Formats: sequence, C-alpha cells, structure tokens
Amino acid sequence: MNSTTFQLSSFMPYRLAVLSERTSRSLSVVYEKISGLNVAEWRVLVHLGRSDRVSVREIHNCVNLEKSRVSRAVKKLDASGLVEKLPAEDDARLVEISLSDNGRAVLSEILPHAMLFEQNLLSNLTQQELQTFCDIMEKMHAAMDKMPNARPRSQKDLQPASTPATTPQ
Amino acid sequence: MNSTTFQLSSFMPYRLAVLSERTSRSLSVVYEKISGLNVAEWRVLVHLGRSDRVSVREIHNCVNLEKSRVSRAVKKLDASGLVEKLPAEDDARLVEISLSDNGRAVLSEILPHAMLFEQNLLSNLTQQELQTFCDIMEKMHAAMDKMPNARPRSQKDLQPASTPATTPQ
DNA sequence: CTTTTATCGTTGCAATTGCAACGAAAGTCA
DNA sequence: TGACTTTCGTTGCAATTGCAACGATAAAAG
Repeated sequence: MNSTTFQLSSFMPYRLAVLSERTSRSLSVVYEKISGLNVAEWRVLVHLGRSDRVSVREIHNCVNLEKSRVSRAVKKLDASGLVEKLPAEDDARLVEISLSDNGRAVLSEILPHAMLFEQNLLSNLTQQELQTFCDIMEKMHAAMDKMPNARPRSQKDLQPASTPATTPQ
Repeated sequence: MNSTTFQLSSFMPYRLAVLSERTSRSLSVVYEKISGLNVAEWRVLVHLGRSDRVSVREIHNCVNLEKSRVSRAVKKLDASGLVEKLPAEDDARLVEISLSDNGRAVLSEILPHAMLFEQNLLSNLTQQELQTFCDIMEKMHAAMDKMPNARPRSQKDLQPASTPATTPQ
C-alpha cells in the first residue's frame, strides 16, 4: 500500500479519536451548562463521589489525568467550594481531598444527565453488543500493554468494571 | 443510582477517551520520532496523500480538525517543504495545497509504521470482531446524530471506508 | 451597477495543556 | 545520626488550543 491508498477514515486510531472526541465534547456540553465544570473537574468530582480523603496522586492514577491537571482541577473545585482540601495527618506531603456537601449536590445534579447521555449513546446496542464492544476494547488495551513504547494504563482502568466480577472480594 | 455507586471506569465516554488517548499518544510517538510531525500535521499529510489541490476548508471537513489547526499545520508543513501552497486560480479566497515530493517521501516512510501499529493494535481481533466493532462505533455515531446538542460529524467520517461499498459509484 | 450576505484562510488572544523542575517531606541505608 | 533517594503536590514556562474577529474575496439580492 502506498500513500495514495491509505485511508484515514478507516484507520482505527483515527476512528477511535473521532468517536471519542465527539462523545466527550457532546457530554461536556451537558455538564458545562449545568455546573460550569470542565472534563478534568468532572472526572475528579466523580472519583470523589466514591472515595473519601484521597490524594492528588490517587486521583491521577484513577481518572487518567496528568497530575498537574488534577492539581489545578482540585484547586478550582476547592475555590468553588465543591471539595475540601486538608493536609494529611500522618504524611505532610499528601493532601486529603474530599467532596463537600455542595460538591455532592452538584454531582447528584449532573449524574442523571450523564447517565441519560450514555443511555442514549448506547440505545442502539444490545446487551450482547455492548459486552462484545467492551471485550474488544480490552483486547486493544492488551495489545498496547505488550508494546514497548506504549504508556501503561492507569490502575483503575485495568480492572474492568462493566463486567460483573466473577470472583467476589 | 446515587453519587457513591457511579463508576467512571465503566462509563462509556470515559472508556472511549482512555482508549483513544492511549492509542493516539502511542502512535504519535512513532511518527514524531521519525518525522517530527504532530497529530494535526500527520492527518493533513495523510489526506493530501489521496487528494491533490485541496483547500484548508476541505481538509478541515475531512480530518476532524478545527480549521485554525489545519491552517497552522499547513503553514508548518509548508515551511518544512512537505507541502506546496498556492493561491487558487479561479477563487482568490482559496488556497491549493498539495503534497511535495519531499512530503510524499516522508509520508511513505511513516505509513508502514502506522500500519504496523494498527496491525499490532488489532492483532488480537478476528475479522468478524473488527467488523462488529466498527458497526457498533457507527451505531454510537448514529445515536449522536439524533442528539440535538451533539456536533455533526465531518463529511468524510459519514462514509465508512472499512466496509466495502455495496453500491458502487 | 450597488449593497448586502456568505465564505475563505489567517491571526490575536486568552485559556489550557504537558513537561520539567522545584521545595517539602518521608523513606532508605550505612 | 546524616547523606541519598524517592515521593508528594505545586508551579513556571513554553507550546498548543479553541474561539472569535478580521480583511479579502465571491456570491446573492435589489
């Protein structure tokens, strides 16, 4: 294949980027209108909804954001009163970030819209198709795991959450 | 579902973003090392590999890049001697951008690596799985097409290239 | 024709970003 | 104990980005 036959529109990395950008952008319009949050702040807020007293590093490891981005998102959320930021007791290097009541209220307001968006996004798919799609995404990740130059995944993404765990713990 | 049970790692927009960013980043390392190109310049170059004498607007419509990004990418590619940029004959508003010999050589050098990357990325998939995956991506696009607030797709992406056309034209 | 409207590519500008470097704090090892 | 090393979160800085506005040109309307 030479340069005149290579199709960008059938190139998987490009197709993934197009779908992802369109999806993220469309979704971000939703929570930006409601709350003024951007993508980083949205991810941080969601993560805090499930975990209390976490560090910047922990968030960074879980929501696929550069740690400086997390730091700045937390700073802004703190200024807005959506999170509380305290120095950790036992380790003065760390900060303990947690959702404020106001933050939880905002999150509760956004979540239904986000879930509705996802529901609409997936409305044309059967449960079987959705499962297959997730399996294939996982296979692509596994392929990149083997590439020497590819970045490792963040820890949370290694544990697929869509498929019910077969080994309860 | 309240804020303590919502899982970011099983949220489809997030999963798409994670996979896409990882893929794009890993790939960009490849062609950045070889040629110094960034994502925008790579996309422009690929598009020019298939079409001659195109405008900024045409590229913008085909490769999912903001027109200012295309303009700047073309400017840089022009400065590097990889493309030629001439004022259009019949319409003085347009520019006619085409690949230079040097640009075609660079593209020919990158393409095998890009194709190898994709091959590795998809190496765990059967042909059937790949087809299913593309079909499902298309269904998600179709779902977003119906959303009032979602951005329309670019034209080129509306014509899936992976599946052979059943209606030749 | 003249006037208005639309489209072209570029650029100013502010905001965002990634990366590296930083000081502070904790861990490691002798 | 003291000297390195590592890890923490933040920030300086340069590069990138999206958006709007611009001048130039063409098309449409009158």
